[in-house]
Order: sequence, then C-alpha cells, then structure tokens
Amino acid sequence: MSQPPDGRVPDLTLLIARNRPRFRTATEFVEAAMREAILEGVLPAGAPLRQEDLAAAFGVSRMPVREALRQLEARALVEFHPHRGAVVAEISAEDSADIGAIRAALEPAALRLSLPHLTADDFALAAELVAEMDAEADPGRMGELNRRFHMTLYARAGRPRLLALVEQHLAAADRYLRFQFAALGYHPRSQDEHHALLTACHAGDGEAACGIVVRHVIQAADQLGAFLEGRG
Amino acid sequence: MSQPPDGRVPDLTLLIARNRPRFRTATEFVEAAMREAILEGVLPAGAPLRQEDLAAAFGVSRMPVREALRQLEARALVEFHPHRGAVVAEISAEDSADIGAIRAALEPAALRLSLPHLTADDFALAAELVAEMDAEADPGRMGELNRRFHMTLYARAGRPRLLALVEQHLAAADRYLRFQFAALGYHPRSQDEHHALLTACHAGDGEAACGIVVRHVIQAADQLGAFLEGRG
DNA sequence: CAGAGGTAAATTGGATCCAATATCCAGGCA
DNA sequence: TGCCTGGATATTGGATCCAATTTACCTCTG
Repeated sequence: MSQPPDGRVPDLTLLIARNRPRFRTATEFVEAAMREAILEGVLPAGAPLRQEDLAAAFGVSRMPVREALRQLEARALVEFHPHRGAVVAEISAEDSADIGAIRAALEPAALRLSLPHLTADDFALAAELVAEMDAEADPGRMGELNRRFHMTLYARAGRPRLLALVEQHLAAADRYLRFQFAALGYHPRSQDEHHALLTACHAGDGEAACGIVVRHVIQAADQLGAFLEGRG
Repeated sequence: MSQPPDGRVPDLTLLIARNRPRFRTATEFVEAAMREAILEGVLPAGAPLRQEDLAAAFGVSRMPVREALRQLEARALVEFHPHRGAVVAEISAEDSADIGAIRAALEPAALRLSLPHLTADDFALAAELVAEMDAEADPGRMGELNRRFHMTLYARAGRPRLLALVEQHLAAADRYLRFQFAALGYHPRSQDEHHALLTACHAGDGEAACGIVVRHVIQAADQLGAFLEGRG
C-alpha cells in the first residue's frame, strides 16, 4: 500500500480535485471519493477512518463524512466499531470465496443478456482494453482496466441493478488484484483468459464465454483466498 | 398501503417496541426498523419520509434518522430528492425484471451450494412453512413465510455475503407480493411450485430444483412487471 | 378571471456543541 | 517485576442551531 497504517489519512487531494465538481452535495461527494479511494487501494484494508481527519482532508465538517461512512457500511466497504471508529473492511479467505461465488453467479447472467446486443464498437473497445492490460505494469491501473474490460462485455445487458451489483463485486475483488499480481504470476494466465473470453464473445459462443468467465472468476477467488490464508 | 399517502408517518409503535432493545445505537435501531417497515409494506412505495416526523416517531433527533436514510439509500430502498426530502423507492416494471434476473442468477447458486448440506430438520422446517403458507390468507404474513421458506433451503450454503444478497432481493420482490396475491390467482400456482421445489430438494435432484427456482422467480417477476405496467 | 411574480413557510443540508464511552498511560500494590 | 486500577485523553454518538433552497400561497395586474 502507498501508506503505512500509521493512522494518518493519506493524501486525497487528487481524488478531491477530480470528484468535487461532479456533485451537488458534500455527502455525495465524500461518499464517491471515499469509495473510489477504498477500491483503488489508496485507503488500504484495515485503515482507521478518523472522522475528524477525513473531514479536514475533504474540507467539510464531520457530518457529511458520517453519512458517507454509513453508506459505505451498507455496502460492506467499511466497518464500525462502537466508540472506536470505522475502519476499511478487511477481507478474509472466506469473504474471497463468497465474493467469488457471487461473481460466478452474476457475471454469466449479465454476459448472456448482453452478448446478443454487443456492437462492433464494444468489441473494439474490449480488444483495446485487453491490449492495454498486456502492456500495463502498475497494479492500481490494472484493476481499473480489468474492471472496464469486464463491464464492457456486460454493458448491453440492459439491467442497471444487475450491472451495478456486478460492478460492485468486481470492484471488491479488484481491491486485491495487486496481491495476486505480486504473487505467483497471476497476470499472464489471467490475460490468456481475457483473450479467450473476448474471442468466444466475438464468435457469439455464449456458453463457451460463460464457462471461461466462471473459471476465471473462481480461479481468481481461489488464488486470492490462498494468499490471504497464507497471511492470516 | 395500510395508510393513505397523506404525508403522515404511519404508526410505528409496534416496530419500535419490537426492535429497540436489540440495538445499542439509535442509528442502527432506526435503520433496522425502517428497513423492516419498508419491506413489510407499512411504509408503502412513494411514501414521503419527513426527517422531523420520523425523528419524533422514533423518539430521537433528526441525526440518526438521516444516517439511517443514507444507509437505506445505499440499499436502493429510499430515494433522495434535493431539498424535497426522501421517499420510499418506487419500483418499475424494469426494476422488477432486473430484480428477477438477479434472483434467477443468485438463488440457484445458493441452492446448489446448500442442497448437499441440508438436514432432516431443515426439510421438516421447510415443509412446515409450506403448510403454513397453504393456510395463510394475510398478504403481509405471506411474504414473511415465503422468504423464510426460500432461505431455509439456501441456508446451508455457507456463504454469508451471498445469502445476504439473496435475502435482500427476495425481500425486495416480496414487498410487492401482496399485489400478485390480490391479482390473478398467483397464490395457488406459486404454492404448486413450492411443493415441487421441496420435493425435488428432498430427492436430492439439484438440477431439477434449480430449474424450478428459476422458473418460479422469472414467473413472479413477469407477473409483477405486468401488474406494474398496467398501473403506470 | 387567469397568470405571473413575490414573499413566506417548510424542509433539507451542513456546522457546531455536548455527553457518553473506550483507550492509554502512569502509578501503586502484591 | 508484573498486574491491576484510575484518571486523562481522544473519539464517536447524538442534539441543537443556522443557512440555503424549494414549494406553496397570496396578491396584483393585464
């Protein structure tokens, strides 16, 4: 992680500058910025979230921070400990398997709905993202590309709630992509699967594509689970 | 439904008495009570949620109410309109199909994981719940029983996050069960499917059971969608 | 009589203030 | 020396207060 867990809030100025104009209310802004920070790994798992410090970092009072933390709690991204403050939610090996099971159920469903409606532009974008991933070395950026690649293939499903759920769990898994990245050569193997997935989709072979997605997801979850197991 | 949408907060004393002792903080209590009220239909879709009134009804200040509303917003149960207040989220025909697609993906997955670990006690409980539903006439209670029946079959999946997600969407669908109930004879047909589902599970036939669940879920979503379409 | 404009009321969004509780460190006692 | 106790400190949970904005009503005018 970019910051040692010393209790200080990492530098969020970039996130703030990027997001602030997009939102009308401070609460929405803080929620979006903090969610992004957690998913990008700027706020690592276990990091304490002092309300006072966050408020100062965002240039608002504690109240929008509190509301944002409650929303993130509902999304299982942060945990509250009574009178001890909130921390970025840790993930366990069981959680990894759990998220893997959810992804393995949702993503094929999204793909099946989306596949018939994918356009040439969609395939071009997906191919471009795979190519970018081939060249990318930065783990943080990797997660972003990986997410966009998957979501591009699912985007035409026409089911906003389903897609939101898929994206949420995809992001939750990506929080730890950097570990898999650092560990035993996940990257090339994952990339092979991305290529195969794109090919199957382009060929219109939904069943093959879904099979690849399921294996891809399960394998990622297993690998992350093994890594986390080794840690704990 | 029990209340006309006159802007007044319905009587919540029962919910309050039932829930208050279970929670340490006012925020958690309000969040749980309001979620229950929305899912049970005590607070119908579209009902305005005046912070001041809710605070008075719960005997707290506006602050815990605001935090609770934010959490419910993250769960898509309420919507905020700038400076006009929050309302209980409406559901559209598209939303119904959306939730149906999610359930159709998640519930078979949960059932497949759970089925091998179901005990005789579980089957007994499930059978009892089906029998209760056969006799039940009250729509509100129906939803509760329906939810518990489904969750009993999924309970041994050993995936807490997956189960939480399943329960959440099951509950979201159940909010409108009373409409299907009132409309064209949904009840008997649904009950036939419940019986068939239980039989298949008891026989250990996972594939058949999953097929029944998927049809059951899709059919419920279609019927609700048609009903909502007729309304809008 | 209808419509536009303006003002007042209502309600949320945000900040500050107060109380309750958990942590931490120092000091005393076994 | 190690453990327990007690008070100071830090931090959250909750309440009150203020400002900004929207809605509704009422009046005035064409």
